[in-house]
Amino acid sequence: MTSSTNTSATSRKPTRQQAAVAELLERSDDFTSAQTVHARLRDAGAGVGLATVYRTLQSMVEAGTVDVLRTDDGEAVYRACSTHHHHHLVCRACGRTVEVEGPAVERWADTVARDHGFSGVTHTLEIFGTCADCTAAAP
Amino acid sequence: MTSSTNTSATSRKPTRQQAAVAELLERSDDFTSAQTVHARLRDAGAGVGLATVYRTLQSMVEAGTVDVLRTDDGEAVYRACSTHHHHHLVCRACGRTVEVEGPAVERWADTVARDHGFSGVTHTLEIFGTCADCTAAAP
DNA sequence: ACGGTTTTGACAATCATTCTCACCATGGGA
DNA sequence: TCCCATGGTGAGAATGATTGTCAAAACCGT
Ligand SMILES: [Zn+2]
Ligand SMILES: [Zn+2]
Ligand SMILES: [Zn+2]
Ligand SMILES: [Zn+2]
Repeated sequence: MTSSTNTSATSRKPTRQQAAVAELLERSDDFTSAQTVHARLRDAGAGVGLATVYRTLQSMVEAGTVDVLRTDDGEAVYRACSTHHHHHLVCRACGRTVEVEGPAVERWADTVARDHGFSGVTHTLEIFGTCADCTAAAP
Repeated sequence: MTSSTNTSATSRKPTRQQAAVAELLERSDDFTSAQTVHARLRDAGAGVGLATVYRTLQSMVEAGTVDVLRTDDGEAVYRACSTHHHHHLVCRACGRTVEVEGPAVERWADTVARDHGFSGVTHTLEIFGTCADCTAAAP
């Protein structure tokens, strides 16, 4: 039904290429685009088809094992994250990312939505700025 | 540097096409994509070049007279909004949009970023759900 | 090894957004 | 008013990410 590849529900053993994508994301600390993942894997020898990279990334997002967000110009970028609900504080300059959580914000979003009669509520929240290191580097 | 067309700074008289885009946005209640704006203007007789629609929308965003956000599939959508800082509660089904504000959230975002040594902080926050009308329409 | 199922990947097709660049409108100065 | 400089327009080409295609390859239980 939900088509897509395995991962999670029917959970088979991840294929070599799925493992490669997953491991690459584990290793990298900040958000990475599908194109970049593809390029990095190619350069690292173990090449993985571009379509496969996209497919794998998509199912990982659905499975909740990676977070996705959109850059300013609309490109999707992915990152291996802890599984519980949280948000990100991202450095505009170097991409350094910090996971943050705010229970109060969660409650607020839910409440304001309910108050307006909305149901099935979700939200997106990202914070951007320049980290201390980058601020120091660029006067 | 910030290139772009007039609007605001050098504020000349808006051209016919800039006015057309602005008025269309004023009239529509929910977020609209550049492509849709272009199509609607064409159908309405007063056609405006696609490139111009994009250019105008961009400068309006920079001028702060419209808000922009990305749909799930990365398409940019625009909406004429009140000028003060706020966020949106959007119906996933019909697109109905409510402007919401949460001073506490603003403070929280600022604080958490500062605590991590970040400066020049900004944030994005959108809430999605299904509005009462749409919930009623689809059992 | 065999037949059925799933995944892969090279390549084509989409599609939003940006770029090009010749052409048009405006406005101030001569 | 006439002329040119500046800036806006727009048709179409170019770009670039994402998705679709579909035959070949990898898996799997028998
Ligand atoms: Zn940084
Ligand atoms: Zn949250
Ligand atoms: Zn609705
Ligand atoms: Zn805010």
